[in-house]
Amino acid sequence: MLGRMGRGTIREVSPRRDIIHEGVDPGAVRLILDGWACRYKSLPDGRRQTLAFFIPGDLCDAHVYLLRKMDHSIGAITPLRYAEIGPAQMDAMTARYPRLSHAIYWNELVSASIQREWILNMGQRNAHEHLAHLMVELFHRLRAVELTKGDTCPFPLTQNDLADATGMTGVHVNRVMLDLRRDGLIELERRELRIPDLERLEKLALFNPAYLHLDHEGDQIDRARQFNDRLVFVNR
Amino acid sequence: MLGRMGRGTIREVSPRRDIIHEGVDPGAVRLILDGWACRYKSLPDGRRQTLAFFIPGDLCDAHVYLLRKMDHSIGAITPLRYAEIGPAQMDAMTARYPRLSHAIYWNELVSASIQREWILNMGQRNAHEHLAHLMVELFHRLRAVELTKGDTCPFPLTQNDLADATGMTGVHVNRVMLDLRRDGLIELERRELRIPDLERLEKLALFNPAYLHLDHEGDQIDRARQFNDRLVFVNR
DNA sequence: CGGGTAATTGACCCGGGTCAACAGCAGTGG
DNA sequence: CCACTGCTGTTGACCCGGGTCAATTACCCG
Repeated sequence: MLGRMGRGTIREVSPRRDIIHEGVDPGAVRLILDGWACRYKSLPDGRRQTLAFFIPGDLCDAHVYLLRKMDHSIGAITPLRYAEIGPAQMDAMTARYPRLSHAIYWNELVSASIQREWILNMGQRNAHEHLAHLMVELFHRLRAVELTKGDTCPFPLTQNDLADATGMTGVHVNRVMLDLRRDGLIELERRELRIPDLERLEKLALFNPAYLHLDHEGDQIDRARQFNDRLVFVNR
Repeated sequence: MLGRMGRGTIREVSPRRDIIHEGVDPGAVRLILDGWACRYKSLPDGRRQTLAFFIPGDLCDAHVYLLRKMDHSIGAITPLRYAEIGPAQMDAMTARYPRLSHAIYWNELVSASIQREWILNMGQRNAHEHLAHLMVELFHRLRAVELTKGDTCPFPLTQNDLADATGMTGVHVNRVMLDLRRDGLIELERRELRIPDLERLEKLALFNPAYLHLDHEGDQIDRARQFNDRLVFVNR
């Protein structure tokens, strides 16, 4: 979706390195070009919770011009390539491509919607449902940016990454993943995930794709244009 | 002009009634004037998760013009009075008060930040920390809109409401609340909460107020308040 | 006083956590 | 080419926070 807005300072970081962390002023929007990253928070005693995964095409922290202090960190999961877009550049780009602001605001809203589904995941879904749901969600998102091949997609997350994201233990993630494999719901090797029967996995996960708002995006954006022109980036 | 905008937009609902629900096009932004509400989602089998609490001054679903289908429901907790602001009206208001858009966007971002903290709550905090954190959060938010009196604030949530919000059982909420009372951390009766030693409760909750973005962004808040004042004025 | 909702309590259970060991493998330096 | 290191995945034994079920007991309000 946002993949074409390329220009900006391109940066690369190695896996498991933070690209920005809690408390600092981020100063720029970041667009993931290649690789996966995550947003996370930690407690003073070391407990750590992943809040979101970023895949290519995702924009992190479009809100940086308003909330000047990061209330969370962002770290690379795989080798990562991303574009850093500073305020001046962003102004220039939104001036030149007015629909860009719509796309950005859209992105922000969808992220919030996904966050809400995650709360539901943690509060109500059990371990099997939760992990199944997470994989289905990522599969859909990857498909939307054409990173799937048939029923397979890249899946660089370790079981520990999954544990951080679900609030479970690495050990328990392991057991649940074994169950899912034994039941033929997923195949996972060499960081590639295959979902032989997506519908079946979705059913187990109680998955309802509405929250991803993948449908008719352009349409919505058009309808909202007038409102949105006023709303987004009026001030910085 | 102002007067005309205001007419017919105030609505009231009884406790435990939905004001909008999942799947419909909300068609308007809603501003809570009086009482508490909550945002929630449920699974087909009836499990239910509260995603956010709304208190007076909160705006629900400022994004409605973009995401046309609600991916969650909103229900009243107490008797509720709110203003419904349709698209035309909103356009008129943002045209007249440009800073309004800023305030709305700010509100949206802070909600998202609170959602992130809730994910951390569910994934990493145990029952005592989680409930303590929730109460501290609400206390701070209520204080920001001047609904506290010293160390007390209104607290209309039942233990079941707390259970829905934390993903715990009503029974367990009860036990934890008893612990907190026994330890002198809270006093709660007649739907009034007293926090005799806020700092102590915050410490237990591992509370860090940064995510509420209440600090030294005074001008943002002022703008938001100005907005609310106007709105209330407009609609009287 | 009656009916309904909210809070409280007890007995028992289970999903998932904890701890600890070990296996597989990739990278790295010698 | 091998030994070493470190990360990831796997497994077993055991434990505990919080869930379940089922009564009661306060309250509230008409």
